[in-house]
Amino acid sequence: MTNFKAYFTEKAGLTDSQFESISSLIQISKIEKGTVILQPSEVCQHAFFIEKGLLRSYTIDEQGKEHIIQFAPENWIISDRSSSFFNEPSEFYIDAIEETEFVLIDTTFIQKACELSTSFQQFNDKALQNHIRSLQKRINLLIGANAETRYMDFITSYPDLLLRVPQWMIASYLGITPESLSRVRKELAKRNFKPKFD
Amino acid sequence: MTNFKAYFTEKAGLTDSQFESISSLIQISKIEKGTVILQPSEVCQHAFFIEKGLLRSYTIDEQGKEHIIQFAPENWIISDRSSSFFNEPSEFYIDAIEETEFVLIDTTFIQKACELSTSFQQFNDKALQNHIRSLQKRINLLIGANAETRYMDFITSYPDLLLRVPQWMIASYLGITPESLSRVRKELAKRNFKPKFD
DNA sequence: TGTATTTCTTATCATACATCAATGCGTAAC
DNA sequence: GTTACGCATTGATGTATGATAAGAAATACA
Repeated sequence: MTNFKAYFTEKAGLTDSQFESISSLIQISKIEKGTVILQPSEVCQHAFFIEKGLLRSYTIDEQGKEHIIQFAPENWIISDRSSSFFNEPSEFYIDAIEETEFVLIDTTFIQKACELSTSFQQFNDKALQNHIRSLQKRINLLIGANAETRYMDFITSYPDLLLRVPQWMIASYLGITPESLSRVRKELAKRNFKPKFD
Repeated sequence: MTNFKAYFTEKAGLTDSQFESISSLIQISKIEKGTVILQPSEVCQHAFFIEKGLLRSYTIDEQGKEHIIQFAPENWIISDRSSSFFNEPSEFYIDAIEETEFVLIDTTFIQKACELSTSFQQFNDKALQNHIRSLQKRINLLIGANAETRYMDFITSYPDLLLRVPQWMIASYLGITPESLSRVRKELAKRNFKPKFD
C-alpha cells in the first residue's frame, strides 16, 4: 500500500504518526478482473482506493443496459458517497476492469483524519469540490456537445485510460453505442487526428 | 430575510445568537428580472440564497447557445462553488428569471457557521452530498434516458418550477431544443398524461 | 386597450446517432 | 493448432432530435 500511504501523507498532509494511528481502519484486498465489490441494494460501507489496477462504477437500466459512471485507476478513490453517507442502499455497481489491488477505507477513517489534521480536512474539501466540478463539466458536455467532442474531451482528460479501457466501456461512459464510437474514431482518423504520447 | 433566517436556524441548526454573531457577513439585495449577478471572468465571491423569486445559472457555448445548469427558487442556494473555493474566474452566468430578493452569503459565513456549530457543519455536509447525488442523477438521465423521460423526471422532481420557468429554459436544462420539448409535450398530452396538483 | 415582443406550436426537411446484422480479428480455452 | 468467445468494424436502415421557417398564442409594454 505504498501509493495509499503516499496519498494520505505526502499529498493529503497527514503525518506518519497520525496515519499510523488510524491505519487500523483500513484493509487491503486484491480481486480478479470482473469481480463485483458493490451492488445495488447493498449499503456502501467503504471507499476504495486503487493501489494497482482499474475499477469502474456503473448502473444498469430497465433494459439491461450498462451506463458507466466513473473509471478509477491507480491513486483514485471510488465509492458511492450517497450510499455511505445516508446509509441507503447503493444505486450502482462497482467492479474490476483489471485485476486490482485496493484499500478499503472505512467511512470513519476520513472523519478521524479530518479531526486529526486541518490540512487533511482542507485536502478533503478540495477533493470534494473538484469532484463536483468534474460532474458539472460532464453535464455540460452531455447537454451541449456531440459524440465526437465528448470523445475528444475524454481522451485529453484521461489519456492514460485510452489504452486500458475497452472501447465499448468508453462508449458507455460517453453515452453512445460502441458502433457510434467506432465511427467517430474512423472519422477522426480520416481527418488525421492522433493522440500525442510522450 | 425571514426565509433565510429560518433556513440557517431551524433547518441548519444554528442558535439565534450564533446566527446573530455572524449576520454581519451577509447582505440583502433585490434585482429586476434579467439582471446578471455573476459572469464568466468574474470570481464568484458569494453564494446567493433566494428569499423570494427565481434565479438560474447557465453557460453560453461557442455557438452562443445557452445551457442551463440550475434553477434556484425560494430557499435555494445558488453559486459557483468552484469559482469561490479555488478563487478562479467563474465559468458561468447567474441571472434573474423573475424579480428576485436574495441574500449574499460571504464565503466566510459558511466557514464561521461550521466553526460555531457542529450540527450546522453536519447540515452543510449533507447538503453537499445531496448536491453531488443530484448531479449524478442528472448525468445518468442524460446518458441513458430520452427527452421524454428526462422531461417527466423534471416535472416530478421540480413541479413548482413547471409553471414559473419558460419552456425554452426547461428545454435548455434538459439538453434539447424548445421545438423538441413542444413535441414531447404534445405526445404526452395525446397519451393523456397530466401532472397532478394538490 | 391596442401594439409589440417574446414564447410556444406546427410543419418540413436534415442529421446524428441507434439498431440490427454480418464479418473480421485477436486472445483465451481446450 | 483449432475452436470459441468477446470486441471492433462496417453497412443498411430506422428513429429521435435538430434546424429552419412560419404562424398562433401569450405576455409585456406603452
